[in-house]
Amino acid sequence: MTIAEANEFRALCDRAGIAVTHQRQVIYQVLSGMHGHPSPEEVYGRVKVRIPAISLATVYKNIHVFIESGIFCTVSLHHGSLRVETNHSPHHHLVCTGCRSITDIAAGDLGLPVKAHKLRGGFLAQRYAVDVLGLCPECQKSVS
Amino acid sequence: MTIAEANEFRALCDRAGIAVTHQRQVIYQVLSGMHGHPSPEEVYGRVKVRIPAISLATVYKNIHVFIESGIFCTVSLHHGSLRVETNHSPHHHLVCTGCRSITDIAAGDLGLPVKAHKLRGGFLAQRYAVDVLGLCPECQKSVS
DNA sequence: TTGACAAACGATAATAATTATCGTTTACTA
DNA sequence: TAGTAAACGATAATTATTATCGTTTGTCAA
Repeated sequence: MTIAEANEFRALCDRAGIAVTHQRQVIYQVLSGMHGHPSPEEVYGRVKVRIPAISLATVYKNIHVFIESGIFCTVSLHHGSLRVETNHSPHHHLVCTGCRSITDIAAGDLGLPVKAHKLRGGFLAQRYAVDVLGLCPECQKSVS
Repeated sequence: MTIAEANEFRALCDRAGIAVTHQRQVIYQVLSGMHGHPSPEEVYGRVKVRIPAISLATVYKNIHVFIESGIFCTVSLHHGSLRVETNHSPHHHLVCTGCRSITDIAAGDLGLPVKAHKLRGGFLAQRYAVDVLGLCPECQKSVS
């Protein structure tokens, strides 16, 4: 890593109010160099090459730190466990990033296609699922 | 349950090619009577009132059977484990219901709001995450 | 610099969610 | 109504994640 990169990471940590550690920096660099949607286990595998003694728990902890600091996002903010959709009418979800609650909203006014159709690239789109991420009224109170 | 309801469920199972069992019917009825996004554990709790001897595994198995048959959906079709978003540019996801792969698409042409704003109901919308559910080119081959 | 203190680390136990196994029971078809 | 595959219940196993705890390491003020 260059001096510039190191300084950039230091500034990032300052802003987030977290300490600059070797492990944290390597996890950050590995994440930045990956594309797609890696799992903690995959990140661990790559970090281990550079820091063989690192613990999986450290990788998990730092990924969460990065997410809380807004440095990275998660792909899905839904509940971690299986949930069944009991609302059969077309609708989307308000997902609260504070309390992780999920509320339904009618699909009607979003104007997305309802029929299956092919996208450029050959993907057959069957259904659009929109998550509106934000804060529910309750969580807005606790933030302010 | 009424005779009509029983017949309706029987027809449903016929179409799905699955056997009609007492447990399956009660799980179906309980699911149909719940709103929101219940977890298997919650479904189990309610089913147990009517069939005290039922096993949690049976609830899991039947929820999966219902999902595979298209009788119910899952709230999220993403990987069950934590995934980190490494693509920092605004984009959405093509989620394949066959192989569960997630591919990025640029957000540009979806025309959804980018700025945070309040929705009726008081929810503060900060970001839209759109999943386009469907089949990737590979999985379209295996289906046909 | 250095010394105190909080933050972070590594190892690993614990927990939660889910799936697999397997012997028994039950529904479906001939 | 008998044979067979599917479904069931009990429970072990697995996977993903989090908590605990003793040790080490940054950070910040003196």
